[in-house]
Amino acid sequence: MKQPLQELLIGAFERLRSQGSVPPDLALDIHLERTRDRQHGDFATNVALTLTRPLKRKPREIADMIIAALPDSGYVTKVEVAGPGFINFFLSPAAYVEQVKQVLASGEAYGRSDLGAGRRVQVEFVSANPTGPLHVGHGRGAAYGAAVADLLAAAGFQVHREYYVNDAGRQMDILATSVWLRYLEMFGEKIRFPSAGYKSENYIFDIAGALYKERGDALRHTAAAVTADLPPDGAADDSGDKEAHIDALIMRAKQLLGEQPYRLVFDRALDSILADIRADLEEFGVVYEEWFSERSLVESGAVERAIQRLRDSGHLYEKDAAWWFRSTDFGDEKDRVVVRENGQSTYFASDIAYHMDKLERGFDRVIDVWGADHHGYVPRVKAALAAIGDDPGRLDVLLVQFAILYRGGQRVQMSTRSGEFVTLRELRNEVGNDAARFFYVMRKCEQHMDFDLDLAKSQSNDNPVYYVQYAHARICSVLRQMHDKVYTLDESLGLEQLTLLQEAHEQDLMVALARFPETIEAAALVHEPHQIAYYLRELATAFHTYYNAHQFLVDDARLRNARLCLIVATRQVIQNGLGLLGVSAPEAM
RNA sequence: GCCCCGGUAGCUCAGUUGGAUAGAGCGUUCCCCUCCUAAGGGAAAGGUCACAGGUUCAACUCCUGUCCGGGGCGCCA
Repeated sequence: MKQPLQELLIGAFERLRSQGSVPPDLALDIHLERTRDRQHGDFATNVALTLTRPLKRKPREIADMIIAALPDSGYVTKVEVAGPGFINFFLSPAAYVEQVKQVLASGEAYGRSDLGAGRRVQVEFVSANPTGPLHVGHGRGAAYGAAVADLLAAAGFQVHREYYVNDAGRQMDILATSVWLRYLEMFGEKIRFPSAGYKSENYIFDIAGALYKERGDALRHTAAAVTADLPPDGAADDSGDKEAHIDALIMRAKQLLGEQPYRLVFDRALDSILADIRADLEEFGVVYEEWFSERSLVESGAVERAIQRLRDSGHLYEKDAAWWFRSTDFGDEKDRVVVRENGQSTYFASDIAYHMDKLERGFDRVIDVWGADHHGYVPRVKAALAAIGDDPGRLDVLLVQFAILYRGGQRVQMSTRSGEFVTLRELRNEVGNDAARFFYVMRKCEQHMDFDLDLAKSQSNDNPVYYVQYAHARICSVLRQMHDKVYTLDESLGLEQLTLLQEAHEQDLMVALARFPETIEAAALVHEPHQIAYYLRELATAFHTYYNAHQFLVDDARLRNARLCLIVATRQVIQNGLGLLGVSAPEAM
């Protein structure tokens, strides 16, 4: 709807240039916006205001000149100058009628565009370490990332959703070792559990139990062999180093088991947890094109190649037996280690390799959705890309703030350390997938979020999810009533008679429908799914107001079918909008 | 100490990237079902946009400084 108006303005300026009323080299930045107030028409532009200085004329004079030069259009009934020099456009009823027809003709595709022109975008999100179930913080990243990806797809981008699996590294060794120790306990081996291990997590016992069932005593070793000559743990009673202790324990596990059996324990733990995460996300309506393994980067030599590229380009130096990346040359606060004293590459090295790989795969844009606690990590990743000659501007890192749960007006305590965090699955079971998905994206991602569990659960008009879904259900209900009254929907008759819909409520609803495609484009480009949530609430309000003010199933067949066409179009848009957020559109509530 | 995010109605938050009289939901007060689901609608009250400067035709929006809240600053991942 915006596009034709934009073209009219461009046409006007072409005419003004040829007339010599405007210098030929005049730079134009035409901002066309929806008006806040219908008194100001449908769209407004401030070009005249922005041209006061270059043209050295009064804004209202400039506005008059532009209006006089506008080509004719069937979409516009009136154009006027207002306020300090705004140009207001009033669209013709035909323009909105056209939009309703468009909704019904396009169906599920209404709102989609080819703005992205098929450019390839990769969206990496969640990527939680596979060391335990997802918690509510990951849930927000999942809902947000999925919505951003779907929005981009709707805006015509070719989207590749990816989960980066941190299946290499020390944290996973700690996990595997923890499982093995629990497994040994099942044979009655008495081993004091390391304080840095996964001590109180129930799923560790479950995985150990599965291992016991599948492998019997094939992986058994005696407590004495496991604990012999270990450096002391760091618990309160012995002043050892808990990190050194667990590292030694990991070494011991690898030694006693041998490479293959150790790998077996490791993979059993990894597969089990990853399967759980995958199922959790699928139930949440979040699916990926690819699960990308960090280990595959290590094993394929990609990490080594990445380090070599940095070394070749002179950005690495050796200090204290470790290899450092001079990221300060690219704006980072301090230099970062890529190869540790012990010869192991760091997580950061893997991440450099991963991001190199992403760009090599030819994505036009790469989006990472991270928890806000990783913000300090952004400069070093961008630094690495710059160092190897890639364009860090192709990478967008979207930081998602934490969600704080409230129940009964009280903050729900969450502590990862004590293991009493709330899992995503628990949240989904408590409030349902729809409420969880909707609430998670109701806020801008950089906003701290207060997640009110009671509100999310309440089946009342306080709850925005139900409010929107109810509008959809109500329309379905009207159609059921229609059948009961032995009417049928005559769509072609209704579409012919759309001009009968002159009531203010009907006009408002048509405006709301027309705004949907614009809203998707805007939300997609700035990665803000909350705009869709707000839009849907406004659309639902426009419908509920209309519903209360007018009867749809009236005797007059022409008016009845016109109104039914309008609300069927509304139902379609609600369905499309909720779909973008991963929320269902129920036919009855 | 340095860095990131936030501060808008009693509460939770929007504010179309600098535009017209700062908006919505909840809460409060009042009103509307002989009528397609009242899980709805209408009306009222409610504001020094944290504070102070600056930039310009125009600042909640951009710049600088201050105050308050949250988070981050590992050879962890």
